[in-house]
Amino acid sequence: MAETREPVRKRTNDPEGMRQRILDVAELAFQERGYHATSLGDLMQAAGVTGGALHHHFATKKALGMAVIAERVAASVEETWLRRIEEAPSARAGVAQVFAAVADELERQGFVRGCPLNNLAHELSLADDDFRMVLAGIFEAWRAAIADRMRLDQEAGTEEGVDPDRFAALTVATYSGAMSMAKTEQDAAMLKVCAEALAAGQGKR
Amino acid sequence: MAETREPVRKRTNDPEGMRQRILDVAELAFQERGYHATSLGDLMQAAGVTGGALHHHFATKKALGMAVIAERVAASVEETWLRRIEEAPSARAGVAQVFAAVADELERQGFVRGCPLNNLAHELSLADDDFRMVLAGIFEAWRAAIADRMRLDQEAGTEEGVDPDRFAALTVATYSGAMSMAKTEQDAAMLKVCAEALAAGQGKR
DNA sequence: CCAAAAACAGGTCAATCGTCCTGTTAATAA
DNA sequence: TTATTAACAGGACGATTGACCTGTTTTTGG
Repeated sequence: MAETREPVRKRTNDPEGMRQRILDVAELAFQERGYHATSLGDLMQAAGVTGGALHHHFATKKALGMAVIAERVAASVEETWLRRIEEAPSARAGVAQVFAAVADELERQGFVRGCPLNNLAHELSLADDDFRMVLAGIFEAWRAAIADRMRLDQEAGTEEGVDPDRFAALTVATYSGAMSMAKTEQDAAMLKVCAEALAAGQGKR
Repeated sequence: MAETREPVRKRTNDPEGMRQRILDVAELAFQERGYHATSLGDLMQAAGVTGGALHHHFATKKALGMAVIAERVAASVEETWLRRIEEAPSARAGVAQVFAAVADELERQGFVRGCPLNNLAHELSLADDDFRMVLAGIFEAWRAAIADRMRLDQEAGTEEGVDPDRFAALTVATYSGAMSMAKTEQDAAMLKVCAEALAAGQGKR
């Protein structure tokens, strides 16, 4: 019998899969612990990757942070907000639905991680101008999607006398602030209260 | 002529002044660079104090962080919000005035540092439960002050049909979120837009 | 099949971090 | 004055950080 001739695969190259696994753990860690509080060693251990692999895909920690923002945070806002707003029967209904859906999800999880965009925006927008500009772009796209949806409603004859941009700004601000309180208080209640107040206008019943 | 007999003061003890100087630089650094991104060495250099003095007044970095939150962040919210809301002719007028005053100040400075409370809340409330609870208490006091002022208005006969707690939550959320965008965009515009939207209700003109 | 490049392993490195320690000086109470 | 304590100086310490480097293996283009 001849000696085993199998090429004995010690490793399987999967660059895209490896990259995504790194982004997975980086996204979670940056959100839960913060960018500066997370070390590359933490990520290597959590993802089960070596320093060589990490450095191969992301030369610096900043490059990894930029990738998390551009690919994951932006996608998260798109999934949670942009898509649902587009598909909603109206801008106002879409906004109410997102607030309710997020609040429900948080209560099921029993843990409030906060808004992915705001979490990183607060920590990084003053630390680095590259971070700041990418984050600002996501905020802008978020508002634009809501304002565009409101303009559609207006073309259909409803919502007269409403400034779409103003409505969008108030919506994003209210959500961001409500989530900030929900995170600090570890309770989704503020999200619900603010959704009601926003729908009623000026806190009236 | 006898040799100089002055006690040659090499140092002047001023424990409270030293403590406040440390808090001064820590407050600024934690706001502009963040808690984790600021090293104690940074603070020692900026304040011109030695490690011994720093450690004497604040045994750990966390103790310093807690002091900044309890003494400086809380005071900042009190000064910017609680006092002005109490003195305002009405809750609604007070809210509008604070928004305008802050926006004006930011434009004069040409730089948006963000909301002191939200800045630290985002970075620290998931990192440490002690931090989180103190921060949550400040949010609560902030909302309570606005709600209390609104109740006063109602006792005077105005603002019927408004839920004070709901109004307070919406106000704090809107301000927090608007400031978050203003910080990320380094532009006070969102603060003004959101103030208008809040005053108009639901973004209507 | 073979060369070249990409993908990954595993470790080194200087720099920096927060903590804590031992002295020295200033304030205070007796 | 003297004794005691608080206030500060200045540095040591191990642990950790992000960057990077040299090999080895896998994949790919010709």
